[in-house]
Amino acid sequence: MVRKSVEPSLPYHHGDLRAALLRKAVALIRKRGDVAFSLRELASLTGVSHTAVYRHFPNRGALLAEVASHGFDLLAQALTRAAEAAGGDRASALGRLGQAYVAMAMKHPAHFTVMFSPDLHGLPEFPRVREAADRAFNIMAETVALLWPDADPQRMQTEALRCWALVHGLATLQISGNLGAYLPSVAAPDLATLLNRLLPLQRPT
Amino acid sequence: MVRKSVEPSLPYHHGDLRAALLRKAVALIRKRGDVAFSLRELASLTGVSHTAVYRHFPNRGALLAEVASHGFDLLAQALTRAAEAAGGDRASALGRLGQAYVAMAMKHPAHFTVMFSPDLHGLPEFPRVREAADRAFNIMAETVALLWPDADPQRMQTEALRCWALVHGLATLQISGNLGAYLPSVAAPDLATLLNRLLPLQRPT
DNA sequence: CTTTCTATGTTTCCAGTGTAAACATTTGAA
DNA sequence: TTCAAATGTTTACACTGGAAACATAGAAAG
Repeated sequence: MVRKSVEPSLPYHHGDLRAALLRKAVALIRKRGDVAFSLRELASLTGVSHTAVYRHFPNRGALLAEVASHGFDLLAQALTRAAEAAGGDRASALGRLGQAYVAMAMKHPAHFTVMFSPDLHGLPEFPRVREAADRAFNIMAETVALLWPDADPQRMQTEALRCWALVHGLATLQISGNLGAYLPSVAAPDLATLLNRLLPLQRPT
Repeated sequence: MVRKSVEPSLPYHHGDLRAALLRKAVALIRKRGDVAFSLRELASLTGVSHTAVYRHFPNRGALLAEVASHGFDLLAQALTRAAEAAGGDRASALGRLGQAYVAMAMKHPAHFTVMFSPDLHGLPEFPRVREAADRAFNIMAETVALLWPDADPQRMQTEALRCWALVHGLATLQISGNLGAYLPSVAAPDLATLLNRLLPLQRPT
């Protein structure tokens, strides 16, 4: 009486390996804190032979690139939502963008880590990553430009960059653990509170 | 006629391998842009068997930790000099600190890369790194505190952190290549000029 | 000057990694 | 039903970081 056992008895073709690998990879990065997991470990955890990965990604870098691209898409979404939420309210717009940025970094630390991992960037091999990154960053610049349409372009760019750099620095320091080491003297307020103190910056007139 | 040949004929004990390894490592990181060099490659380039490295560093991480510590020392020096140069001039102090920070990142990109490499941080295995980092970061905080001795501590810390995050974000974005990708529209002013536009930030009263 | 000890460097070895190539199986279309 | 494409597996290889045992140079002690 051979029947479908209670355990799905290890499907022959796994269903959706590609997505499963990406999920597991993100989970691994999140747990480890860095990007140094092995493909074999990933494959094993996913219950699959280690070279199976190559049916879905040409190499290790491509898998990471996929995570990074997805991360930038998440960032773009978050920034877009923040900009929309701000409506035309200039006073709060930069603050909302900044909070969205840092919130994304904290909600998806694995993605964020990969997004700015030096292993990946500058490589022309994965143009999709750079494109996704450009899309995300442009949202910040465009939002600033939309909010103060009559400020001159250079001033505009300066303000957008100031916001981006501050917020990126915060997120980076937080993720690398340096922020926590610096802040315990004040009982480490959460990042959102911190941002309320740090943002808004000087705003265009 | 066996004499000292023109080529130093490969000295038996190399003189100062430890320093040579560190130098080569920094050079490699600088050339590659990331930290992904192999010990064997490093050893080979230094003209030595690969396990010779282990006479001077217990493992690969320790070598990187050494580079990182040195980098933080360089940063501390640069910040100290900047603070001294500012004298008591509050208006320019933050700007000078910020410029020193970014200048250090650009003058020693390899060190900076390792200093904030996720491979290293958070690891308690190398307390020397964290100590050197704390020393460097405290200089920024102390300078701010010295310049405005009567501002309240939280405000003080906020300002120092604002400065640090902005400047660290800039340096990080620059090194990861994202700043260059974002700025070409304005013909990429050098970082010093950029900083003059971005700093000083809001200052304590 | 000899002996000996220690620091430094080499050889050899091992488990683990990313990836290529050949082979197997499942599935969907003809 | 047949067959080709998609998806997984096995096997193999060059390379990695590191342990262990061995070799040698130079300093210290006799």
